[in-house]
Amino acid sequence: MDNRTMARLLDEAADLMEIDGADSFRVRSYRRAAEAIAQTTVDLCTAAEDSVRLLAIPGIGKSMAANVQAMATSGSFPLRDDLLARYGAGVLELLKLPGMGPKTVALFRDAAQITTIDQLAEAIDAGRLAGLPRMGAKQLEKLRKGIEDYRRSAGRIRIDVADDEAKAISGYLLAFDGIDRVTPAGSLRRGRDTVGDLDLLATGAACAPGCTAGAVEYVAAYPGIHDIIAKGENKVSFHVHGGLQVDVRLLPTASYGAALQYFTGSKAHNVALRQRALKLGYTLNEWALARLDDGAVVAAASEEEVYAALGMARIPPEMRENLGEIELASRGALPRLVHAEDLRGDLHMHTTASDGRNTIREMAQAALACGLGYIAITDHTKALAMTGGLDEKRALEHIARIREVDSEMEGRIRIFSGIEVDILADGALDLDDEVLAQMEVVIASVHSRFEQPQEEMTTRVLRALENPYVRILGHPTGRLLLRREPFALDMGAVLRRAAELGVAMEHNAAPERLDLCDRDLRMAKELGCKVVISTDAHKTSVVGKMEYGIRQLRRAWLTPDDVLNTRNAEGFLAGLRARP
DNA sequence: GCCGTTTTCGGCCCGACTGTTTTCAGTCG
Repeated sequence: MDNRTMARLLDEAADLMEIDGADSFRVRSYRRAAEAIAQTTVDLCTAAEDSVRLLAIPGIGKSMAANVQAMATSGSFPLRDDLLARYGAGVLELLKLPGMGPKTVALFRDAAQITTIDQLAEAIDAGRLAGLPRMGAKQLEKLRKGIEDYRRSAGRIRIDVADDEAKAISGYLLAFDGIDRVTPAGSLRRGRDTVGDLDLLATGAACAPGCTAGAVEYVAAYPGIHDIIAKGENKVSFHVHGGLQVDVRLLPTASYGAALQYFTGSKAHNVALRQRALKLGYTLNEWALARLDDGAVVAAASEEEVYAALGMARIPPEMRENLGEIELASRGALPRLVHAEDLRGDLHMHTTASDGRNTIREMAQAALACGLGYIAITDHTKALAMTGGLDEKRALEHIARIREVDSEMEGRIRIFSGIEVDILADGALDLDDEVLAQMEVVIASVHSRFEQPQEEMTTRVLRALENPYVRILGHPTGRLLLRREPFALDMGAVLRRAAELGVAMEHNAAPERLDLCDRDLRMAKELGCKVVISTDAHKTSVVGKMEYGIRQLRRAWLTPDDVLNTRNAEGFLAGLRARP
């Protein structure tokens, strides 16, 4: 059992304890332990016998060490088993619905014997919940919609999770003598923010036609397999334990390019490409691009060859959605898309002053280590009390510290003083303008994520944009991938006004957010709204890690010119809204 | 349940917001 799984089990236990009405501090200690276990570099499964090493981890005491040992040997621990037996696994899923917390789960269970999402949906439709305390029409409608959204996202997983899974399986496959290349295709390769299933292409001598038997058996023996869906000569399909479907395809090296092109898609892009092939007298399939008349192969080994034979440059996978990219490519007019190496600054990060784990200096050094030229320290403000958000006085003291560290860095990296100020329900900011005036980078973000009619939410954000000190709108849609639909926000209106005022739009690159979808970003580009990308780093290990977020920018055809933090420090500041 | 001591029990993240409340419970970040 790996650390991530252990952390998940502890977190589940914490959820169940809350439903059970356990002491909140005891619950928190389980959450802290889960976090510590997820973060530590010690492999706890192998270290489980060594109590000294376990107890050395902050947040792990005697009881938690016993839980870890139980998990390492039996896959669970008594407290979790007991609670799970009492409440059922369905309640953990119920908690994922927006507006559902432990108290409501307990209420539904006790008053209406509801322990699964299906039962809840049925009870709402049957009107069985009306009359329960705090369950008015609005609340029930919110839950009904929450179930709808949840069901829509079920079966998809985040790109970073898919990527980790792909890497693990690739590592396994590459260990087989005769498989020498494994490439993810499908929506993972196209950079979609979520992935429905995983397509992996493997080539090498053991994948040649007629001699795949050994490789097929090897694939089917992958230890992470939960169940095998299909096993043929060229393809093995299975579910891994997390439920994700994986298709591994074994291909002759000679067809690698054609297959990669074919399985990367998208469907619409491939249809358009095949039409074009036909016009040129070719036929295109997963094996090759071949002449219609005599079947002679024109191109197959690499994507470059295939696209070149069709009269165009290789189109970046992120662009392959049949939105005009084929036309551009055949005119030789493909844009030079932004990529991770273009970024020169990270401008949204937190420190120990609020809810970050590291100091200003540590964040700066981490940024320096990954080659960035500048950062902005943007801690939370007081409205986010749980983060230890800054009030006016502390914010000013914080600026002073930031300036100190900035000068200590002696120009090796610039540290801008900043703040992530909270947009309150009426659109006001929760920090005085006089303090904001001292900041180089003011990010205004909505943090209270409650259902609000689109009009009100938009008004709220638009009013915040009018504050002359606001230079960036932080994570504007506020979505958490797979957990909640984006804010009901009129993005068109917000982007238009932001463009007029010169306020930049943040694309939060944390893989659980990736909050602007490609459509939002395309609209931003069309309207001339500036875009910045940031990690929202709360610890040094994620500083500068923007590769997943970059994929959305590329999907929206953004070039380095469209993204403010591809510029150097001076250029970046100059590109932000002018200060009063 | 963990931690740190004032060594053996007390402290541990709290303010904004919503809905259904006529004074506040529950959720969220």
